[in-house]
Amino acid sequence: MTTNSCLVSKLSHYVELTKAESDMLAGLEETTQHHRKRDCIVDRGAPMEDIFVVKSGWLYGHVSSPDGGELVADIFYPGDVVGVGQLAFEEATLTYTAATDVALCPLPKRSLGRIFKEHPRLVALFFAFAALERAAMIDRLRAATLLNARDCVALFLLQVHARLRITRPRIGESFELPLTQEMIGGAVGLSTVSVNRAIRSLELENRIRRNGRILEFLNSAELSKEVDFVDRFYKVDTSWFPGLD
Amino acid sequence: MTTNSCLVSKLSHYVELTKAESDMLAGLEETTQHHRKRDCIVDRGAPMEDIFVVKSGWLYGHVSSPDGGELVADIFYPGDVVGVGQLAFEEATLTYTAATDVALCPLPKRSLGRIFKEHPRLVALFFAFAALERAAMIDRLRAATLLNARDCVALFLLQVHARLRITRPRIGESFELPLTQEMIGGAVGLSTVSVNRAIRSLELENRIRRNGRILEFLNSAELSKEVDFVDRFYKVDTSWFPGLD
DNA sequence: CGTTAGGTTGATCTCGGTCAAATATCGTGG
DNA sequence: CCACGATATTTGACCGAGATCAACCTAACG
Repeated sequence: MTTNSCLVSKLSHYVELTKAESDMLAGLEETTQHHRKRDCIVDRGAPMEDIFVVKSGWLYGHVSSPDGGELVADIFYPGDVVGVGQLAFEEATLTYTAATDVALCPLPKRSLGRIFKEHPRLVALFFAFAALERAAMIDRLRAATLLNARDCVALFLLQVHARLRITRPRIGESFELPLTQEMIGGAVGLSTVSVNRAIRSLELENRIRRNGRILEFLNSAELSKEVDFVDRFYKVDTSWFPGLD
Repeated sequence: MTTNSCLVSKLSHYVELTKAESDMLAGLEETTQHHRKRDCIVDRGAPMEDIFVVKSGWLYGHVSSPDGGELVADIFYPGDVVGVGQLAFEEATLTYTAATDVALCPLPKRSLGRIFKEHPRLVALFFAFAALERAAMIDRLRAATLLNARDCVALFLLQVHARLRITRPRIGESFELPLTQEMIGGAVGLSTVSVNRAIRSLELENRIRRNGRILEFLNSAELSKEVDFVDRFYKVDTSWFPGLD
């Protein structure tokens, strides 16, 4: 079965979906809203009644401290579901902003109850995603506290690449990175200056090559070893999932 | 209904449990295993076939880098479920160690499938917990990258206090903190020396008082404001949860 | 083409890391 | 119950990675 839904292709990477499941998922992407690069999609503190399936483009969730600093808490790629991390809250704890032009399919929180009852296996899969993201976040925390600037940025780039590979298995060693060095700094906890120096030094050491926004790893295996990168996203343990009735 | 299960009292803080739900939960705590302080409970890389309900005591999950640094990824308190963050993995990504003597109730991963099918409302609640923990982790990331040592440690202490309050609503302003300054450092990304200086300076500024392992906040409202602390754990949005049949 | 967001590089300074040594507390066996 | 060794806390001195400030360069886009 062919599909043009990034969500379906992401999930299919991990489990073989039943017809009922894919029909339900397809239904989630009925309406689409578009946002231009730099648009704010949800403001921190605003009631968050929907979650969103990302159809195309990148967006990110962030908080800015009163004293100028900005933290990029997460980055979303096509096929991701934005707002799962907000389910426990009535009001958004993060501001969501488009990093590129994006197309999103909104989906009311209220409609999730039915999914929880009728599609326990998909819920288990989303549960597993939460665990994956948690592990990736621990890796980031490790990077921020234990690694030097160069390794920290290198790890970040490897993580982005790994995320993209889920929905684009044939991505190879290069990809377009539409993030400014300021956003990267916000994500890893470094100033733009340090991010820039880290990137330049990765270039000098022939670990990466850049061409406009295209970034290419020249020796990702070696780099991964240097910074203890583990791809958390490639596989999930589905052995405990509920069966299909 | 009275219970001596920390898990049941934690969950009851958020939703009113049905008889079927509490019976099921009580069943999870049938067998208990005990570990002494400092014992390793699960080793990183070991197959993780169970998750654990914490009956009493504290434990923590951590990774140590080859270069000596140690990251404390999470801390578990009575009523918590250890290993939910490992569900996506066949092998543990963290080492779990007892911070005090602990009593744990193991529960095979394989038995979760049934719960996902039969208790969607509890699954939704655990989903919401995952979101809460995620938010708390973002706060930690913010602390590690944007705050100075004093504020970072202060935020950590406030977070621990907030977690304990869930199962002990009448905890007041003081609590026992059985963590060494080294563990605190591992959790917030500081050296023991800096943790110590931060704690001492909070003491000098009359923000906290210590007596052995007992820690007391002298002005938690003011301190919370200083470090932008938000208690993520007190309330969850249950509006979207599936109904009871 | 001109405006502006973003990238690059140098100089300086600061916070927290590291090393080291003293003190206090815990826990265990005699 | 005490004494001793192991663990944990506290404090000082020094040092370095990365923040900050500032200037300049480049490229995208109307």
